[in-house]
Amino acid sequence: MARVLIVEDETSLARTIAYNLRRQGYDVETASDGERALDLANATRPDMVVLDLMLPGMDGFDVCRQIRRTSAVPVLMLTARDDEIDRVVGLEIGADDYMTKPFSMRELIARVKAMLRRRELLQEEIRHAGAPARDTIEAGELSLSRATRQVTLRDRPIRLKPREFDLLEFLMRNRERVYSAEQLLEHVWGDVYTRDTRTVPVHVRGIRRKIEDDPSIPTRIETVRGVGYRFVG
Amino acid sequence: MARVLIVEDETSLARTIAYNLRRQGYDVETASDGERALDLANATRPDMVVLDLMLPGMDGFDVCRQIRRTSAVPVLMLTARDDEIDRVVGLEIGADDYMTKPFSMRELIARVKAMLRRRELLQEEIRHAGAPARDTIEAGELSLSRATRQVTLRDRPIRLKPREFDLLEFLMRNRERVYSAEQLLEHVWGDVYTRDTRTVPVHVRGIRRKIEDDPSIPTRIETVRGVGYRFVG
DNA sequence: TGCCGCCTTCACGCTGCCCTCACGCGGATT
DNA sequence: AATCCGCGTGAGGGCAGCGTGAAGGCGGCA
Repeated sequence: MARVLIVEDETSLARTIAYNLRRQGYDVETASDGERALDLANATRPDMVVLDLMLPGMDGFDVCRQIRRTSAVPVLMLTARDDEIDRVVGLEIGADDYMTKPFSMRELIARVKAMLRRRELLQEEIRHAGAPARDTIEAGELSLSRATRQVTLRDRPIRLKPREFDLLEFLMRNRERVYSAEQLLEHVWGDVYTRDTRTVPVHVRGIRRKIEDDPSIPTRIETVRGVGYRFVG
Repeated sequence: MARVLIVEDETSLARTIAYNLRRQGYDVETASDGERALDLANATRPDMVVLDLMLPGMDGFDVCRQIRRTSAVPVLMLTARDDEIDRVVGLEIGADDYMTKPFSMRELIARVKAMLRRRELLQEEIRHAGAPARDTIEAGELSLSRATRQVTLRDRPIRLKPREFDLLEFLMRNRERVYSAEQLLEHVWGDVYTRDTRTVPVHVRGIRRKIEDDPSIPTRIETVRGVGYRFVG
């Protein structure tokens, strides 16, 4: 189960939080000042940090900044007043979420869970999307090489336009998975806003013309009606 | 549907934006200066704000700051020039996104949608942060994967229509529980009002035809007479 | 400067899906 | 036993979503 580091100088509050998170099955460490927090963060490499803004000595901002130097661990920041400046600065230096005291334990637990889950999903995505970034991807008679940017079908080279190559590479790297036009814009084009989703099928057609035996009956890039496209192989 | 507040002094632009957002089903209010904007923000509690930086009297920064005093509503800021300073300051005082004029209506709509959706996802996540939303769901000989949108029965792929897939996924994710047609409309269709509840059994039949050994004696999607349907497995 | 290739957008047509409606059966109710 | 009501079922109209051809714009290169 995930490890959570609590940095909070009010010991009774720290204990309450720790108790509640432990009941949820988390592994909890606590620190009551900035120095101990950084030591523990280094030693135990927690999966997330709950960090009070007001601390004796080094304040929460500094702790957050220091942690961020070596780690991308999610930070949930706690503060006493809903101070506008604090909020903005907190999020800017890399806190991922923010709660003002007083708060309910249920809400705290919900947010901790949400953050850990988000992180898990992200890792899952990275695992898939980055799938052992191998250079060449094979799929039956089709082969694609990232380094040479070459695609071959039955050992014969295929000429793809740049966008077509990127799109095909993404789909092949994540074979079987279905992606909507919007998701493809995001992952392949890197821009969801300024482009029309209808652009995607045009590029798909470009690829199909070249890699499908009968482009009107595609077998490699499949259309999933109402959802998007997927590479099968 | 969500409420959007537009703060823009060029009335023709304001009208254009309002028109386009209304067409998307949003509830739109407009204000042409800072004071009116703050009044409206307090009165109508919008779900997001589209805010021009250059305004007569109080400028956009001030408006944003004031709004932020009482609310965490997402703010999309508009500005005439792509001024780096403006951009940084804008995001610092709590604007959540940023667009420079001129922009396309499509882009504006896309950004508004994205911001509202992000907010919804966050709330949803916090609400039931317990369910790790696994990708594949197994139930005896039946298996369903969200990412690939594939369903297999005894390892043989089953072809479901989009709605059928969504409906089956929902029922499998909440197995044993009984849902009325109305509840299914709400959760799967996301719309209880404009649709006839008699639509549901039609889709259930579509699924049964494909996943039941004898569709006339369903064993996986069970009808609970007078109540609704449930998935057993 | 002119040419060329790529990207994107747009309009059009078709396919297949979704929803509705009407009918009939069978369990439930009295 | 008679009636009602809920649900299964078949069929069809409307329409959304996708494939496709074409054209404009932009940047690179000669």
